[in-house]
Amino acid sequence: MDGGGRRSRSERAAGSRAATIQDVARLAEVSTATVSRALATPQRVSPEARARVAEAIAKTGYVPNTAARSLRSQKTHMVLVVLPDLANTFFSKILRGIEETLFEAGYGMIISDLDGSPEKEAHLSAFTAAGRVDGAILLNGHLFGQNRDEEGGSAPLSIPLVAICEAIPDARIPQVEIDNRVGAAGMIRHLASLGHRRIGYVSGPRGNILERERFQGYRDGLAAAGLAFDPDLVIPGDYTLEAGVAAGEAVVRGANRPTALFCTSDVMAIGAIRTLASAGLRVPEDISVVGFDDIEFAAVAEPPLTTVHQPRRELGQAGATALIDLLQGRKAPDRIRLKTDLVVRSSAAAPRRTMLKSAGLNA
Amino acid sequence: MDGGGRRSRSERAAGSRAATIQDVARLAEVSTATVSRALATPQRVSPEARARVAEAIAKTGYVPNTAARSLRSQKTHMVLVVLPDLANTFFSKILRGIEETLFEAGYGMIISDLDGSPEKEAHLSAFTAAGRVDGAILLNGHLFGQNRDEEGGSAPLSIPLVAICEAIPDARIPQVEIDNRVGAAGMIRHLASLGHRRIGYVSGPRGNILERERFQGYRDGLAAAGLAFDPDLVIPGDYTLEAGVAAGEAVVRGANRPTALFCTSDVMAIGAIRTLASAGLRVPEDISVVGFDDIEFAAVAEPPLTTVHQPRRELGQAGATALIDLLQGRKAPDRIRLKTDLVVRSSAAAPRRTMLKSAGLNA
DNA sequence: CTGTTAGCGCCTTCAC
DNA sequence: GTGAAGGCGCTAACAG
Repeated sequence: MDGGGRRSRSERAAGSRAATIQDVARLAEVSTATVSRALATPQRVSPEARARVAEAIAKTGYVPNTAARSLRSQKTHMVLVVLPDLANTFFSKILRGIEETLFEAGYGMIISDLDGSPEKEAHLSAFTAAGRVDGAILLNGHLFGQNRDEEGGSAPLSIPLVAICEAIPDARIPQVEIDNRVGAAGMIRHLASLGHRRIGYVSGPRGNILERERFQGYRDGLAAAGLAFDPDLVIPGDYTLEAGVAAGEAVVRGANRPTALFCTSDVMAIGAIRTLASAGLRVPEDISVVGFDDIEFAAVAEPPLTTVHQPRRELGQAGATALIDLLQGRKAPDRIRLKTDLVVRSSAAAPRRTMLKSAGLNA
Repeated sequence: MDGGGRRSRSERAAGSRAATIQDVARLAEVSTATVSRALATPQRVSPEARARVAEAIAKTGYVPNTAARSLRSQKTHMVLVVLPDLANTFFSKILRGIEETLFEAGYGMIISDLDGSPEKEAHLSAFTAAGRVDGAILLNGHLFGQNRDEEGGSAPLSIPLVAICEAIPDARIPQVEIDNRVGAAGMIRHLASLGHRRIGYVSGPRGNILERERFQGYRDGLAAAGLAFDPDLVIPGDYTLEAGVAAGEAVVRGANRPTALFCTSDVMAIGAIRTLASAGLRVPEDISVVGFDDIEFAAVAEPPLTTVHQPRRELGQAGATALIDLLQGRKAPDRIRLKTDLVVRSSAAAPRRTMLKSAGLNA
């Protein structure tokens, strides 16, 4: 043991094995406790010792081992991000906002794509229970792992959680979302100010919380513009391209055509525009079509889409910040509502005289 | 110590503290080693013991602690994924492929968005050195952390690595990429078979490896179709929308207009189409425009884009599989080249007579 | 087949 | 201000 002492001191620094706190301690000729303190609370270590430790660390390339540290401190400095579909481009920017905020605070991000698989969801509970993460950010609109209710009523997975995007109504955790209602209302007012009086609404999935809020906003906007709500102007949708195509067909076929169509997602707007175009209706000359979300492609669609911008990156940042607050023992706000922005591009314009007239006659 | 034995047995199962292997062992009346074995190598444990352990685990809700396990086994079952821009939708599907493959093999995925920050890159070296991950998948086109070269020449971060997408020429690690050259050549042959004889090429950034391969493919395709290479038909680009817009302008202004334009990215194709359209040139009636990548939006662009499909999900899967092979001591192939697919939609059509004629006259 | 023993690398009392 | 010692939870030797 003592015979190997001299050898190991130099070998370990240069060897392939990662340097440990022991290597540093030996090199600096202090105890491991001092090395540890030099790192965590430098002010409690004498300047000379501190310098020697610093030198030894530089020489060995020492980096504290995370597993050992976690085991001791019961903290992982890791955050789990749960989302329904990693391939959905809508989430990418949010993820980026989360990642950069987490990174700055010294946390790493573990991503899990739920992919609609309950098996995977079950696995996640185990994952968090195994102490792999300190907290989680949920983008999937519901909690997970609250189905473990064996005897003794073991605690229902009590790491800090934050929800982003889709609010989770009954959950008592911080939630970050956009103000869907105000955003939708703003768009309707914009359309009304352009002169539109018959504004169609293509909905999201029935019962969806986003849909409910946006629909409220639609009605708010109508009311604010002094326009009556007409149920015939509501076309059911579900945020998909296909729903947009179908909505376009409904408009083409329908009597009493609206002069503007508010699609509650950009992809529906794009689908609708394509259908309308193939039926010979030009956008926005013959009919205005607007969307919601401001996805990447909205700007380069043909025509460029007038839409409601969601601050996705900020959504991610706000969610991560809230979680970090929780993780570090601070209080996080219950609910953060981010403002949307109306983005005026060229898919909406003032209705033409004839359109107004015919609408007026028909109505 | 012994006095607390009885109490703790029941308390721990229901208490707020997570159950440990000790709790399970006590409950099952076996040693912790047996519990450990029952989990890792069930066949080496007697059926009765196994059953008792299983019961105890169910009762306590025991999940092995990851930090302790890592510390002991020197494995984290975590993989780091490094990418240049998380917000770029091109990567989302690749990530998904990676994630699902990793998940099935019992690995977690930690994502780091490099974001062009060298500071962050440096941090990543520390990250891997800290033993937080067993391996890494690089999507950013170069290695990182090989700048640590202090005295003694400490080993240059030797966890298993795999590169996806952009090959890293000098690195001796498994690489997964698509066959850019063959893909580009196939597109040119398609255009030629439609009757095009003047095919423009909008390039990627000078020096980029993808660009070099696609350009080779362009020339291969030309040669295969018996068409001469004309440097005047090459327009510099960099894969961005703006470059596409500029390319469109160049085409509009230029004499000797090509009848088809091969843009080496879909977003450039979309930018070009928009410019062409505002100049009154219809696609594909007046000029064909095709892309490369088959991004989400290619299918719903106006007109729907004929392009070269990259199997992004498979790219991710193949990369993850290669890394897992490495991690588990198997050999991984040095280089995997995935095939692309020609996706024929409607942005390319046969050139009109007049176009051919004028081209012929001008040439 | 099973239990005992000894750490993995770190942090944190507790003494000095 | 510093060192010695114990233990976080687990697994891998080694005995039986």
